[in-house]
Amino acid sequence: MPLLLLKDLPRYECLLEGAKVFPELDPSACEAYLHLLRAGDEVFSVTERNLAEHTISQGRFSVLMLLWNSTQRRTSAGEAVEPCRPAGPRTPAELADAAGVTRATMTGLIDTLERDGLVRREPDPDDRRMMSVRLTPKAEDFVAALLPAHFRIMARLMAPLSETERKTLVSLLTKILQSANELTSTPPALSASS
Amino acid sequence: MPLLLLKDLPRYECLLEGAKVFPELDPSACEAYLHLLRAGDEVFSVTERNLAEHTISQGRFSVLMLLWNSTQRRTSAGEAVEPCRPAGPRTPAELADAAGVTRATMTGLIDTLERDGLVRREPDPDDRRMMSVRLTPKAEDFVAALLPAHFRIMARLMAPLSETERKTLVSLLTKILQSANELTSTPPALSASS
DNA sequence: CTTTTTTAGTTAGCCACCTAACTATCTGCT
DNA sequence: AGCAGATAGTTAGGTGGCTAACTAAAAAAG
Repeated sequence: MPLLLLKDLPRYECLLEGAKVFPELDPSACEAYLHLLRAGDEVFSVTERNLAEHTISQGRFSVLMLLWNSTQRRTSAGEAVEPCRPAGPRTPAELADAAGVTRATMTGLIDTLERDGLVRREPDPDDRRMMSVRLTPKAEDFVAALLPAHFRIMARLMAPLSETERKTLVSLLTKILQSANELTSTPPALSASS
Repeated sequence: MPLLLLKDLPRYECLLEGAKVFPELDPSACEAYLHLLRAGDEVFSVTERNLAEHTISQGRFSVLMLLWNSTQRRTSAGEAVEPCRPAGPRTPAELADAAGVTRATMTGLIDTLERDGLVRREPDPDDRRMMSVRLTPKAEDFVAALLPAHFRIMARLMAPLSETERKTLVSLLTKILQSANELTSTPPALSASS
């Protein structure tokens, strides 16, 4: 449960009320914003609860998935196929980058994964600064056993939406993601108006 | 940044590929799921960054908003109006409930808010187990100064969507929220299929 | 009127996120 | 060759989430 947001979303009339006090308040934008965070949080915590039953956190699971993705690529790379991702992350720095966390955070995650016997750190023979992180066989079994339930949860979450609605949702979310990225890459003009 | 999720979303072909290995993988559901978490995370972190410029976290901000909502209600309650919320939370337990965190977490948040001079704890005269949490004048100014920028961010995030699209988004998210709540309230049937 | 149970809040300890500072190594410039 | 700067990873310390165990007070049971 990452967010900490209002559990009960405000009613639309309240937003209209608020817009009288704050002219900056765009009611429909605010409503969409709150619903997005609320739904994201709830969906997140549903999958998190499932993962927790297998005594693993979202963060550690993401690391396992990234590494597992890499091994899948290697093992099935007899032919020149699988162009899904360029290489597959191996070092802590690559993993941190792929997962969108800092290297310090990744150090901590790998620490606990290694303590639990799911990954191993191996020094890079060429560059002694670097480490290579590898899944243990135990982790591969673990992930393979975990994924079916994980995918079932996703399917159930999205069950009420038709294929068309899913596509619509994805395209709307993509637009929002783009505008968020623009806001991110444009640090100025924050408290000042446009 | 709560999530720790893949920064680059997998391409749809990869999901189709994965569905061959895992029959439980519903590609369009998975795509919608990943986009939802990704967009939610990004939007969250955009607003978080804005709040951080005012040296406050999302969690503390939520607490301030809940309390501020209450005070607004009281001060303008000369007439019998504002039915937006029944009462407005005042005690740590009510705040925790409204914010969707545990009481222990709320204790920590109030601790830091009190340390920063934004709230005060006052003992309840009737029930000596209870505390009443109040905003300081400093906090009221702080929130009032913060909100315009906060609302502007929301408006910019949602700028690419038309009013119709926003309504569509809200209705799709509401459906997902409902199915998430059903999954939450139905603890069994997790790893087992339906 | 005691005793038990429930409730409000806190404390303690874990995890995962962050930033900043540090060590070790490699790279590049002169 | 030798040193400055870049890079990989870790460490240290802070925050905000959690659960579980605790204290104090109120409510319920006898």
